[in-house]
Amino acid sequence: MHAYRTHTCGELRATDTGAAVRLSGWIHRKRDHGGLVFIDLRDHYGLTQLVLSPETPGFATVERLRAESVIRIDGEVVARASDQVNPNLPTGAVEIRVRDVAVLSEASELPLPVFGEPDYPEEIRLKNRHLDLRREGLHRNIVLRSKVIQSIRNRMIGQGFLEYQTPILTASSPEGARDFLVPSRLHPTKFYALPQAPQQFKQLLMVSGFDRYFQIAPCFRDEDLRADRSLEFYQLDVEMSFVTQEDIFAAIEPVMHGVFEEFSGGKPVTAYPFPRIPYRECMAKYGTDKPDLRNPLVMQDVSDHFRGAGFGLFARILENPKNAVWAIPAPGGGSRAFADRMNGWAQGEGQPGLGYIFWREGEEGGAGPIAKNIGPELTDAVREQLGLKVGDAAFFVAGDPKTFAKFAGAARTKVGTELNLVDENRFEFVWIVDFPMYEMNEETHQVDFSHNPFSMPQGELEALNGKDPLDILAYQYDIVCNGYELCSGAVRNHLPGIMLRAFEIAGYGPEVVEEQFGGMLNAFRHGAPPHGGLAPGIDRIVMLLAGETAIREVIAFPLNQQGQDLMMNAPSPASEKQLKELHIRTVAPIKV
RNA sequence: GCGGAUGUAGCUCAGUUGGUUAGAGCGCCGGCCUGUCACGCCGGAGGUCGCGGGUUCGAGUCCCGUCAUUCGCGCCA
Repeated sequence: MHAYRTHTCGELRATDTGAAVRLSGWIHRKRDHGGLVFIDLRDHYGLTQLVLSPETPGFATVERLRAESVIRIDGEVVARASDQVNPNLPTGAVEIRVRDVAVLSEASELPLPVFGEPDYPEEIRLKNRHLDLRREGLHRNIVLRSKVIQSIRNRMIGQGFLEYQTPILTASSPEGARDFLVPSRLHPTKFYALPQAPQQFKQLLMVSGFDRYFQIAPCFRDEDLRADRSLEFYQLDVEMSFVTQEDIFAAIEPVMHGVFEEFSGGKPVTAYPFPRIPYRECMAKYGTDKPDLRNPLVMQDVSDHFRGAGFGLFARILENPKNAVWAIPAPGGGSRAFADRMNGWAQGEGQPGLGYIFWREGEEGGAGPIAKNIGPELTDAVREQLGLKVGDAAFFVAGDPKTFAKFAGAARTKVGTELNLVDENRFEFVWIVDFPMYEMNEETHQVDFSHNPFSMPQGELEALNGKDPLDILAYQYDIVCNGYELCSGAVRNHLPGIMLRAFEIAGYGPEVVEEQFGGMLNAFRHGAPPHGGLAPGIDRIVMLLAGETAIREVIAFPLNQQGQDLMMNAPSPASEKQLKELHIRTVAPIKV
């Protein structure tokens, strides 16, 4: 007989009745009746009920053991009487009449209960992750993650992609996020950087003549954390040669759609080709570049109705030509109570308030101070433009759209959520396309790359030389699902001439580009295929599929929001010896 | 760096208008229990009310500061 088990704890059925079996696992739950003890024995695969009576060898031992102790038992599979069957357990038709017990590992008192999985403070969960991971929900999430990744691999390989590895110790890259630096012992005073993404390597693989690359790639960014963002994360990194944007979309859509269909638990998933929204249209309609399309609300520019009209505040704001008034329709929100609630919410967001009109039965025009000021005719015009009726409301934000778009988008989300307009049980995919190549840095008043400096500008060199940089679009795109940015990518700029010009516009001279990206630039001079790709975030995909709102719930050993590993105690000070070898001296920050 | 929320037993929480000895459930410890599957019943231990200061005859409760946790903003091509 095997040293530990003949079956797993999720395996035995009524058909196994009479079999002599050996099981090992954790004591999940103990129900001690004095003259009879029931134990739910748990392993990765499930639960099986054990029964022990005082005559059973090991009865006294088991009675003393705490939950989560690990035991091995020998016994006989017994069919339960019909009134004793537990329909909630796959193994609920049987139980094990125990004949012998061996204690493999005794558990002391637990800092975190496994059974019942009540809400527990994140700090305790992270410090005792081995216990947290035994709990059903988290355990299931990690298994799901494994299955999702395997499914992604299969789908990519099925489409002719090959998986390649790229370095973890690499060079710092000046744009983008802060790098994690690793000191070099062999080269004192010099540092490696951990990759923010394998961006340059995957492009170099294309230049090296490989065609369809993918990798489940670890990425590192030293920025502050969020619920959906950690210091380290995994991307499905993808790159393809001799492709247009259309080819890239066509390659990834079946993968994303397929994975979501496979693991969505029956929730509908957007059919592909996914809808596409240009960045600028997206900002105007949703106030964000990652809109949740489960929310049906679409904002509109209603400036024309307010220009020179009786509502002085908006009329004055609109005297500045770059300003506008946007409306958020609120079908079914036509009550003073709701308008006041939204206004209160806006003030809680640090805004002066939220203008509104609402329409009630038997009232000419609309209600609220704005309606009174602009009069019934303009109020009706606003209502008609927004397609609203009596019983509805509209909310207004006014000013420079660049500044208020984010708040307007938050208001759209709030209205949709409050009025129950968001269908939670769907996965809504959308491509956001045509991102601008450049944006104005409001601090330095200089033109800056808005996203990836390696993207091909639409119109190529001609556009770079002829257009206002802020009007140049890039072959740059995101996939958004339910309000989460799941993926971003681009058709790359593979032509050194265009690249140098693109960097020049952002204020980087050729010597800087040669120094920072010399390796890649040089490669492009030896014959480079047009290429492009993208990189969906693995953690966020699994998070959405698991129905979670924090990536920590789909990572086995995550960092907390302060970027600490509470189990391994990282980061921690380096020893004197280590620092000396690295020729590094640390300086503690000065407290002011 | 900034803002919101939270902080009472190991955990989840209650604690009235500022008033006498700060409670419950779960967990833990002890006892009883032969059909439970959130087993049940009886008993017990366990508290610097995050910390510091202030107001008051009196502070878990009010005020100020601070720390921690968490969510967000900035940041994240």
